Amino acid sequence: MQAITIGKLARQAEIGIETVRFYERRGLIAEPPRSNSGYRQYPPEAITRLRFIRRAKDLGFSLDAIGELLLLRSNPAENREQVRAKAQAKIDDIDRRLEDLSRMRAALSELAGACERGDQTEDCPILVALDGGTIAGGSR
Amino acid sequence: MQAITIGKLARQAEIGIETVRFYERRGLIAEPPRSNSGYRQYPPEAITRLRFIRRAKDLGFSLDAIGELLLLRSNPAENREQVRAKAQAKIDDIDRRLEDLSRMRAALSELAGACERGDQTEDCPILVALDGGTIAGGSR
DNA sequence: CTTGACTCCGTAGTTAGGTACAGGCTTTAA
DNA sequence: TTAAAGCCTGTACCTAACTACGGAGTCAAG
Repeated sequence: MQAITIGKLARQAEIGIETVRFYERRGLIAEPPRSNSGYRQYPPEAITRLRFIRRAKDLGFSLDAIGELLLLRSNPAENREQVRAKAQAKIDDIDRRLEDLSRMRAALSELAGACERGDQTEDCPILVALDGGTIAGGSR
Repeated sequence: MQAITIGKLARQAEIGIETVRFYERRGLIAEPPRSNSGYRQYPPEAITRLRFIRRAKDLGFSLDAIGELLLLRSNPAENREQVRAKAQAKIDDIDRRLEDLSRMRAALSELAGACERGDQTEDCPILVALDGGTIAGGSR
């Protein structure tokens, strides 16, 4: 597995070169070894890591949150229980997102169906989809 | 059904007052009627709309994307087919997110399990979770 | 050995999405 | 009736996450 340059890495991960360097400064990816002339030499695994970052970001995770996710893996065998707890917290967070997304999907699906059938659009399902908790002020 | 003020609205929707006004400027919510003294008078439905915006935002949708979602509902009966197509596109987008999240969840779950069992953390499942397409261009 | 693509570092600028006053009315409750 | 709390507009400021130079060195093809 020979090393790749930053340009190739960026193309493979579908992000900008500047962004790669930015992530390095942010500590999201390690500083890679350098060639004699100072060029960054990435191992191919860096591609996987960057793709992960890109997609997690699209899912609404902040770079900080992504950093935490990535840290979970470097599991130093001591604080295993701590790692497990953090992973579980992330899982709970993801479950909430999954629920919200599913509700949104169902609502859109209903809407699409209504359009197809030519229904009069009565009460919009989309809004109600993510209404969440009834804090129930005084409304009725 | 009586109108509520911006402060109450913001509390119920769990966002800031300034944010409500910001969303109004952005066109995400309609300009509400005003009282004689110029106070905004919101119908209770505004709460639902704002909650939707907040949660959709947490799911990684941009305000522009959320605006489009909200527009889908005001379905002017003419371009139903267009609306249906847009809704379908959103559904496809959501399906991709659901898949990514599920993979991430599975990976975290595996990691949590490994911690519990005290496994040596071999190859990290998290990274691979969202690797996505194998562009795998060996070309050099 | 030249030329064009690639890389380096550092700093500055941009976009999205808020958040925070200032200065001045309005409502409400003691 | 007055003080606290709430609201108004407008403008300025802020953070996150990039993105775009400038000026210079490097590498690969012809």
